[in-house]
Amino acid sequence: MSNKSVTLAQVARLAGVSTITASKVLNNTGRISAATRARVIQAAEQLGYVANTAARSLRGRPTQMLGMVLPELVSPYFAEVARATADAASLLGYDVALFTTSRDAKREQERVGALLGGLADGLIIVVPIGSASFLASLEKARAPVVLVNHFGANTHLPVVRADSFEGSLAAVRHLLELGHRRIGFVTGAVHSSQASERLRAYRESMRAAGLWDENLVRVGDFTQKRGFEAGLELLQLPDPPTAIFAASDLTAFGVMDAARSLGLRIPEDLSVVGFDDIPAASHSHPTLTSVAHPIQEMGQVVVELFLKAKSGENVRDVLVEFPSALVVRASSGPAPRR
Amino acid sequence: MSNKSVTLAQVARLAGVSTITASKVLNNTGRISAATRARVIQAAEQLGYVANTAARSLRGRPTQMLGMVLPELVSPYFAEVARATADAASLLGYDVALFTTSRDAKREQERVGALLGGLADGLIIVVPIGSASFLASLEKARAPVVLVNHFGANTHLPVVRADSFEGSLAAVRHLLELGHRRIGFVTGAVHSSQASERLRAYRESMRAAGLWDENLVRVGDFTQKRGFEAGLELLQLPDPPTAIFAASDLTAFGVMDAARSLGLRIPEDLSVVGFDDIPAASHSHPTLTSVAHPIQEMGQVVVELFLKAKSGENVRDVLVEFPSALVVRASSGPAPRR
DNA sequence: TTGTAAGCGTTATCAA
DNA sequence: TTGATAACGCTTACAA
Repeated sequence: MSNKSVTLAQVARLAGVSTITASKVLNNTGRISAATRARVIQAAEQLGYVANTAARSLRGRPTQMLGMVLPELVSPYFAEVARATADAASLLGYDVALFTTSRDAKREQERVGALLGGLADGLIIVVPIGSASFLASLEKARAPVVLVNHFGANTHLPVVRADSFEGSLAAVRHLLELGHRRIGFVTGAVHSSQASERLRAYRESMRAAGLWDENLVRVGDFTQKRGFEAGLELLQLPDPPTAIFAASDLTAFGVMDAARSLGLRIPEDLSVVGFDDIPAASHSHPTLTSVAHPIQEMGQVVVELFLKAKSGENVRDVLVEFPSALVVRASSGPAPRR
Repeated sequence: MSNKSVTLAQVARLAGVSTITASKVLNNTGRISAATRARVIQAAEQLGYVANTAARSLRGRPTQMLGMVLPELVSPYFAEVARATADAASLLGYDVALFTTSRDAKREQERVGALLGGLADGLIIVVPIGSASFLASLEKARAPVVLVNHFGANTHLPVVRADSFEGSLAAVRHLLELGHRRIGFVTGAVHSSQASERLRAYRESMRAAGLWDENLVRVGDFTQKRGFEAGLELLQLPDPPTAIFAASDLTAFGVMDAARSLGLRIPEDLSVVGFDDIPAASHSHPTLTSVAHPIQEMGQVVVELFLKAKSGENVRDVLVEFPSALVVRASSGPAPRR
């Protein structure tokens, strides 16, 4: 294990040619006679030659690798974002290297630095948490940087993000139209701007309808566990909600668990709406009404923006905002009669 | 965007010192006067200097990066494996770069090649699908390679894996002890060796108990969707099972959904046992009895093995096999009386 | 069709 | 305490 690696020079020597010739063969550049080509390829295979990416990169050659930095991968939402982007990149011949930061700004910065330091041709930061000045410093980075779901500090970097506000409005409207008057809400993590948008939409809708009641709001953290706890709290109120909107699907699942543990049927006794439309939302029982981000499309646009930037196109201040859309499934139904 | 990157030479020039001196300052090597040190650091910050990882790597310096190649990240099991390994690596100052292969052998090989080509100090392949000869070629790679959950072709590479057989035996035994006689099974994906082990344990247990019935086995694919379908099929048999063992937790959730859609209570009418013990297993309602792999420990051992190999220790043919253990929760209970 | 020379950005070795 | 030299593995000119 851990031997020295085979170099191009060794391959060339074995094939009886110069390094350059070997390089040309292996990269399909320049004119090479069939005989030498065959000899070089044979030598490379025999030695198990693998080009040194670091050397290539140093020489200015693209690595065909995109770096992607995201908070974590255990949330289905981020896992899906990673997959969608990797799929889109793959179609264009790029690999995506994933790094998680555990929502640690210092780690984010380190990883970004490493990636920008010659490893990747481009960088995608999902829910960046770095300071405005840090983001500003990335504007003159060696490789293009694209931000995903960035809502914080001003930046000139291109941003691809999905709305949380309109979709949340639609979710509450949906419940109102079903006749619900007591509608609970379980928030996302407090530091998240997306969570704030979802709460804001809920609050504004409820106020506009004259139904606002602070008691119906519980603080969550996007997890199923907290959803269960918050659900229990809400459902055990003297005047419990007939519908609950949760800031994430996992949270909604927790709420559904809580309802069932109290013997409530969904949607007959309680309507539940989630957010994210993760794959599990369409497989749960009952299937979950949820607000969806167009993650596939976002991934494609992210990769397209990277390509544009790479080819010199001006992407400064570009903001692509996707709508969120309510997907009505079986977990929401008419409000029960009193 | 996409400017030239700031080089060490530029930092040095601004600070009025040689590149070497600047390098020493930034790497904390050699003796440097406080004054120069301050000047260099100041210059580096002003310019937003980031060391070029490719150049460093080329010079023989470790990149402090481990490459990890895995089939996908959407399954909670793999997401957890990635997290556990990244956590363990992080403690030792390594970053983990994640690459997904979509179970495509060619992509696996490409990514492995790129990683080994100077980008990573080590390589971790989860559920490798490459041929025996491909794996053999990795034995003399530049950087240490560790295999995770490899059950296929013989190899001399170090392997860390978790048992599926004993844990599955325990799961079936648990159900038998609860008085169940009709115990259904939903398999994992057909190509998976882990899935085969789980099925084998089920079959052997049931045969030994004289309870084997081919009709009680349904083919699954580790997903919740297929679990739901298979669950419906089993529960609508003329003589339906009173317990179902599923080859994954997601599948088990699907089975639970199916049971509920038929008005069955869990565990009163149907006991359900899963496999993987993903985080959701302890948050579902009812909580899910499941067979657990010690993923955290596995991640630690993987990183330790890498370190050993890197430091020249012989890890040829090392095989660390972890036991699987049944975690009894609320989804399994006594068999209902006829 | 093939090879020579040069350099990408960094750091280890040695000398000043 | 500081700096000159060389080298890592590769590829883009250019020349033979």
